[in-house]
Amino acid sequence: MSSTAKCSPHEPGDKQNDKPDNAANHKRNHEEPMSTTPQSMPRRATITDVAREAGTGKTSISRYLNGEISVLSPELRARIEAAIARLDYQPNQMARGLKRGRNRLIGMLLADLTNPYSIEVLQGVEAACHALGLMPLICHAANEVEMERRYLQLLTTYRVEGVIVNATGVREETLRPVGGGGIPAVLVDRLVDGLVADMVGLDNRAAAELGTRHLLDNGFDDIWFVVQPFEQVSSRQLREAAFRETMSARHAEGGNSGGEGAARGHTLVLNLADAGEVERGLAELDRAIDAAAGAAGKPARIALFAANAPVALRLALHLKARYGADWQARAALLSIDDPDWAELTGVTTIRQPTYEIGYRAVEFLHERIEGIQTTARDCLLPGELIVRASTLR
Amino acid sequence: MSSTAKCSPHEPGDKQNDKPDNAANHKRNHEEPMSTTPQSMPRRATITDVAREAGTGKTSISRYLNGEISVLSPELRARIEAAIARLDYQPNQMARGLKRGRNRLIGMLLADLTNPYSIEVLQGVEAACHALGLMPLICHAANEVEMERRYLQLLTTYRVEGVIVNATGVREETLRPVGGGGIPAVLVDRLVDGLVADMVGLDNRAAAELGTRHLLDNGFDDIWFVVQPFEQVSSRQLREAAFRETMSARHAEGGNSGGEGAARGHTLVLNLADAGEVERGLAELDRAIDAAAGAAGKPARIALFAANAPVALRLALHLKARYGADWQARAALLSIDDPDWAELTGVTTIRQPTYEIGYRAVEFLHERIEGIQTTARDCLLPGELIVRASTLR
DNA sequence: CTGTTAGCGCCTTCAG
DNA sequence: CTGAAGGCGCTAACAG
Repeated sequence: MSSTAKCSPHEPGDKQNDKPDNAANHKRNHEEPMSTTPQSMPRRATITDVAREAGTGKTSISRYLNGEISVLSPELRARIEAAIARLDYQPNQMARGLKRGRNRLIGMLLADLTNPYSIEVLQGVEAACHALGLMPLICHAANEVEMERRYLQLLTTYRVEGVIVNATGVREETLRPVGGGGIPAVLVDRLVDGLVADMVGLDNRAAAELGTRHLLDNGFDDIWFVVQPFEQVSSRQLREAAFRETMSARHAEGGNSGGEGAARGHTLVLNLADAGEVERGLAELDRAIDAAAGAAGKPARIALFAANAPVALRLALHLKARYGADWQARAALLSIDDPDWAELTGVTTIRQPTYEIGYRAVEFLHERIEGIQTTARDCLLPGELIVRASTLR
Repeated sequence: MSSTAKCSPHEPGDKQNDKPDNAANHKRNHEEPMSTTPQSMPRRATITDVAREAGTGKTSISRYLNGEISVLSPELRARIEAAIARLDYQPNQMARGLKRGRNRLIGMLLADLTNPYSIEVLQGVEAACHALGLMPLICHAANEVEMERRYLQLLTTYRVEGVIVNATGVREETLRPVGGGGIPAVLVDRLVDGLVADMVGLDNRAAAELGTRHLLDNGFDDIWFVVQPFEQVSSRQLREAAFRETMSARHAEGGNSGGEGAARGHTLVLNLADAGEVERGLAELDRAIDAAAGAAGKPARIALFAANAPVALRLALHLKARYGADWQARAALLSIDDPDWAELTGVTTIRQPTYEIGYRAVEFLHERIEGIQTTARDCLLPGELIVRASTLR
């Protein structure tokens, strides 16, 4: 019944010509049409207006605005304050920016807003910007290289003083205008091949090792590391490599702690962007799980190590669909990233210090903007293992 | 093991006071300036540079930039294009903005980035901006009125052409500079008391009614509507009111469809920001659940209707902690908003057309910016009921 | 202490 | 078709 739009929903792509009329049938009745046009909006006061109002020159106003208050006679200062208040004056950042060559804007380029990781980092960025008097321009590349390029372009067009980049994962050329030769930049989570710049992110090697050892220590001897295509993304590479190395290290140490024989490690690549591939990958996993189950009446010894939250979610959804509510009895799940639902479903995770990462990134960038001159720095923050029922037996 | 930071993590709260002075000192003490900006970053080309390079005047360049190409001789045009390419010239948005009085910037004020709703809306906003040649400045008020005020201030300082506001839910005065008399604004999800402005959001009444009827139709006769404090937030108000009305309407129609007697409806307010209150509220819920269970060996007849995802999550976490993995046998959960984990846990939801909401909001704003003159418009989009195991019996 | 004078990079009449 | 001149709002030398 009542599930029709009270105003025609937007159809991406279709130009609707019905704007005026649908507005009519909603009544929050305001008699006078609200006017937003030039004439009704009384042009904000400028520094000149204030100067006139205060009976002084623009310079003094400017001085006042820039905190050189000690240089102004108390009397003048009072007049200025009064004038500013009276006119509700607010300096125009664009104009100041134009003049001094710095507008306090920085760009934040996100590969994927859909990933909770991005959001959390964003909060750190946001907080740090606030503390440092910077203003972040957020751009969402939606995992498309072309978008990334365009946004970067746009950002330089706005003359941002620096950029924080969580790259979609591609060759350096896309980021040409940035880093070394161009405007200051700091990378988040992942490196970009030929690009020298500061970077801050998770200590991937340590995290992957931590997770793998946890699984091993809890007696899982068949571990699948599931990860999105990682050729282009350094963080994924590192995680995968550390996983394999830890597996073989343990092997060398003499099998798992249970002493029942060597643990096997597999890497499964899941391209979430391609339904077909995902299908195939999951099928492979299913075979492994079924085989493990068929072996004995004992509890599952197979574990899935998801390289990040999106992968973990995909896995969980699949397992749930295939094995029902009790899917965790069939396979243990461990994930890097600690999404909402982990606590709810009892999935073990390695939480990234996302807020810190964002905050640090801005601090680094700020230093660069201020002109600090150092070789590119890396900041690797540790992950925190949060053990939940999923990986305990 | 190796879980120490490879670089000192940021301590939130420690103010470093060494920014201004050490920068200055260094410059004075060493002959070679360590500043990055001057020589290493070769100052972007300006329109004047291009003009010189092309052997023409700035005017022609400007014309070219503004698409008045038909007015230029092919020959000149070619020279200009060459010069632009050679210098890698990109027009300075700030400067153009200063001149023409519009900088294509709009503000997006979010009450709570933590809420998946905000993120999804953001994506719609982002897409629409892209399509309309606007650039969104994202601000996160973190549910604090003061933040909201400061950001709004900041935004006007950057002379944004309009604002999209998902208010923390307060009196109009905070938003004084916006709407009617000030810069164009459109509200998202919720109204702000004395403020006349366009608004786009969910059709709350219809959604709440839809959910309530679904519960009723599935035989639940003890329904708890759980919502955050709603005095200040219009959307919550509407949902709660619609819930109650639907309950009494059904009552009047002659009890629930099961015919076993009148269904009872309760409203529980859960202030997520206050652990103590949450504790108390949940305890009340527990009593109700236990009572319902004690009544008979039959399946639970009690249902929880969460007014939004954060509430639903809180409820689910609590129930899981209290009743274990099988918590859904004790109480059905239905939520407005459709978060990730709903599918995973089989919780029924009412999905908001978040992307649309964001997209529409920008379209409205754009129209205002272009000077459209109408009374404040409301755009109510329908929610979609997604039935999952949780509410089926 | 305070005001005057130049522009920052760009657009926009207004004359060639 | 093309260029010169003035100014958007603000800051930064220079004088007083």
